[in-house]
Amino acid sequence: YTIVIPPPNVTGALHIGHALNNTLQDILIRMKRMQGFNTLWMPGTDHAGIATQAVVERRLLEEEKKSRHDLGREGLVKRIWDWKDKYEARILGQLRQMGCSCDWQRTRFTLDDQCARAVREWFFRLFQDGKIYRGKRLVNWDTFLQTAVSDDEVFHEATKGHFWHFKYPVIDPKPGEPTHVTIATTRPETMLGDTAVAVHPDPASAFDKLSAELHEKLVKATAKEKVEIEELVTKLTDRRTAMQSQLETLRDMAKRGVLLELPLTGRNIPLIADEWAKPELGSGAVKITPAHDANDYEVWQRNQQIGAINILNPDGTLNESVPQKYRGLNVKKAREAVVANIEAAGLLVAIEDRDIDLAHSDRSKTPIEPYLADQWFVKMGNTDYGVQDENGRIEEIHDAGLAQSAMDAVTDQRVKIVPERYRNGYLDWLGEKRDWPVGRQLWWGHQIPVWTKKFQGDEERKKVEAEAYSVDAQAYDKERIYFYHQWQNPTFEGEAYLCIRCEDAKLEKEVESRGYIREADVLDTWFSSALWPISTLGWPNETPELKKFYPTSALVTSRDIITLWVARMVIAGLYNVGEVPFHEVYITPKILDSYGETMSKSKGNGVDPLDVIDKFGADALRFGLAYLTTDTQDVKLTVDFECPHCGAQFAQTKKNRTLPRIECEKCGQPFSTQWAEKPEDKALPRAAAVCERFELGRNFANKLWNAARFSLINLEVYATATDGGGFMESMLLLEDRWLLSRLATVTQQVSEALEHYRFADAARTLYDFAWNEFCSFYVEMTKARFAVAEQRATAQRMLAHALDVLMRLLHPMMPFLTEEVWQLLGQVAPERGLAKPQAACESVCVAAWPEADAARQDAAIEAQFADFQAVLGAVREARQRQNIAFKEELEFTVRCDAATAKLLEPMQPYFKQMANAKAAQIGPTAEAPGVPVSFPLSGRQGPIEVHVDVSRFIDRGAEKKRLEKERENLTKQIGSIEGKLNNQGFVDKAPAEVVAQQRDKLVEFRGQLASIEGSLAKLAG
RNA sequence: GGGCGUGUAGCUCAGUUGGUUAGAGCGCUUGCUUGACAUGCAAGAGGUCACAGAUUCGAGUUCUGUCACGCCCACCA
Repeated sequence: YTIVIPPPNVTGALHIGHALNNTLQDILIRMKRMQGFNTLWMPGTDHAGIATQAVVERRLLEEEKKSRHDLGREGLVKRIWDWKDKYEARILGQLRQMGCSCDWQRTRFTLDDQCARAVREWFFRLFQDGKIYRGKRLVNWDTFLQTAVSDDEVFHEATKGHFWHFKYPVIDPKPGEPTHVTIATTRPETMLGDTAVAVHPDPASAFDKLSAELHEKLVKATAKEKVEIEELVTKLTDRRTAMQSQLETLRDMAKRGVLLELPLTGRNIPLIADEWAKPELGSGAVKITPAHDANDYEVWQRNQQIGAINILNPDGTLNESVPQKYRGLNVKKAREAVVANIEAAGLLVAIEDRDIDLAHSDRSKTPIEPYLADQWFVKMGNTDYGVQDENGRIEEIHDAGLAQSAMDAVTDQRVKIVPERYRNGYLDWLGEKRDWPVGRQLWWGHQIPVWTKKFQGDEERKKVEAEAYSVDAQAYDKERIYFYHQWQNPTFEGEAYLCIRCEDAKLEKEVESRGYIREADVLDTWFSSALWPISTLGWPNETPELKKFYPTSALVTSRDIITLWVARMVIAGLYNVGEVPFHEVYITPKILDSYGETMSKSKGNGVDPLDVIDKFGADALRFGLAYLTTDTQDVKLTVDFECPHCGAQFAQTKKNRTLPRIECEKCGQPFSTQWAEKPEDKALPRAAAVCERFELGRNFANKLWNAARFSLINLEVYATATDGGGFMESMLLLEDRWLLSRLATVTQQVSEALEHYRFADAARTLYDFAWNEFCSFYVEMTKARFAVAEQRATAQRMLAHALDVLMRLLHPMMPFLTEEVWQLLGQVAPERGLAKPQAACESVCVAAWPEADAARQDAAIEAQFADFQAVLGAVREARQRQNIAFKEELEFTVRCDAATAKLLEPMQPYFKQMANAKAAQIGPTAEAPGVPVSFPLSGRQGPIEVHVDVSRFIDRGAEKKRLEKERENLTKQIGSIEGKLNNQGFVDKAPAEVVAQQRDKLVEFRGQLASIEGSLAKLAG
């Protein structure tokens, strides 16, 4: 049974979200280990390329006012390694303190040699396979980090902006034709890179299509929607009347090849016809900037002749392809200048205010500039190609592609996603089969193992190719080094690429001596993460680990990386090893802060698990987390700081939660937080994190500890089979059989819940059983039994057994407490079990997982015990209602059938023990005492009436009030049942047993009502 | 625009396939130094299960619609 840890990023310390994720993994691993599986929990961390470099660079700038260029590649990478060492140690320390039972000696890092070997191998195979290519693509350019970031690393934020309308003069318009074309933009500076203006090729049919769509909608629309749609129809018609002929004129001009003057640049650009121009929007004409807009890029792809002009430098300033006066300006300045100059030229038509959804880089938080750049891609879609066999025949190979392989794995359940609803997102994302841009212009990561050389002309191309094939001294070996090139017709301007499979300094030098230059870019972090399940097991070597532990069993992770990580692991596993990397994926809930925001390292709103452990203990943290892991419900955690000086608690706020030191709101003294870095801050006492949700776990741990302590004290005089106190089935009392029955059920429920990732169910079941049944009843009852010599041995053996099973069941969730109790229990009761005692093993973490003994499950016994609990409850309620102190002994009688009386009779000591009460009479003829407080109960065999003698204490008013309330309640119930039974439909159609149940209930309630009436009459009299 | 999720006690949340009087923890009220535990024990108050309709003998649970909130994806000259 294997789990690979989702390797935490070394960007920073772990927060509660990670604590949840890792606790759940540890629970699974510990249970499986106890079940006898050969378990492996593979630990490690992720270099998190862009995120880590961003963090280190930002600190460098803040603390030393230096940029990465001041340090150079080597210097910066050294700094990042220092950072990594520090945070990796901290992360692993956090995991250890949480009790994570990883195989620590196997700890890996996505940038270590073993992972690097795997990365290079996969890259080489893809390269060889034609799935890696280089292309000019529009990328999301982060001008701060000066790298491309993927769509997934971009977030959109609404900002207030403007919508500028410019007009471009038409060159040589015919009479009657417009002299200007109006366009609109939210990014005016990009006009410097315009290469065309587009209008729709067929406005009439575009309008037709739009109105057809609207009418189709109208048919299905609700009344409310109809009004809206009709409005739209009117608008569209109006617009068509006003615009169509004008747009058609423009279209005709485009077809004729009319040019426009692009203001400020001295360039002329064509007016073209392309469907991207929407006749229903704006002026119907749209400027085309292929190098800086994704849609315009597409237009360019369809209209190659217009070309593309990249106007930006990597740092976000304007480059030499714009007129002199704009060069070197940043986007903001350039925008102001362009708008001012357009206005001066009299070409500014209007400025509108507008909310703009602006793309920002997730890492640097700066606006993204769409930017045309060379990028490496992994092809995700299908490839078809021919392979020549030895006879020279060409065989067509169809390869469905990487994305399809990963989709199939989930569709046919080789990988099960739990909860299932997350399948859709996975399949939809892969279904797009978008190529994966894998290069990052960073210094922290796996450098792309490709060497490139430019060439020009066919002659040079041939030379380069020949040269490549002679690089390897032993002759060109496609298994060590792979070559491909691409060029542009008709100039043969192109690039040759060599990929080297393994790190090989000599070979690399050889390649470089021929004028090849190594790619500076590094690979996207997810490229190495995708290999995690196999690289950690030693792939590409065929290690014993890989054979034994792959495919892994379960992956426990967060929903926001299902696509980025999970899907790509499936791809990499299938591609490289031919098998899925894991059979099940469990998606955890998300931990939100008190504002409902997800915890994240970059926001700094994460709560350090160590601060929780400090206050409540690791077991409390773990149990609390398991307790709230329901069906992937997100969970809000409200967290307070606890002042280490005065103990005052106050809320973590957006302001204070990222500070290294805080002054207490009450006593004013400073304390440190997880963010403390400077020695003077670290020297301060640190605040604990207080959270109500973990109090439950802390209290539970305390309860268990005390129950164990009580048990241990009373087991010290342990009676083993050898000292005469041997276990005999016949010695078991009702409460023993009840406990064994419950224990069997609980064992079964907990095992099943954990098997199906229902962590909260398991935790709740254990909590309720341990607290409300084991402690509140069984342990309590042993007190009376230990006083009786002939019952002691059985009670002790039972108690040791129950504690033993409970500790084993709780161990995955609470490893610390259970281990401690296990050791102590081993001292007083080295042999455990009922009929056949056996020596306990030396640690609970390798003890056998309890098996549910179905033979012990007994509903009748449980019902009988419930009768006892009900009678006890009645006595206790009488005491409370009448406000009688515990030290005052009460007397009561129980009128019930003979069988129940036989059960209750032996319970006398417990009534004394647990309610300080004594049953004067039990049985069918039991009389109510002089001044009774009466409780009609529903027993298993029939009605049970409990009459508590309160003659010494009676508070008539209170009792009357209680009885009246009870009477009202019963009357309501009876009415409701009578209603049901008078309903012929119910009697006819409901299952017979449900009807019978209602009939029984009615009889019983009527009896109880009569009893209440009697008591009320007696009270009045 | 497409998809997913959520709305149950003052708060944070459970509630399996429809079937007794809808539960827990915290908070609140009352009473307890009962010999493992005041991080505890005992008792109690507190709910029109967002709203409307439908299906059904019967709906917190199924279906449709409405409202509110959250997340993901796409688009936005």
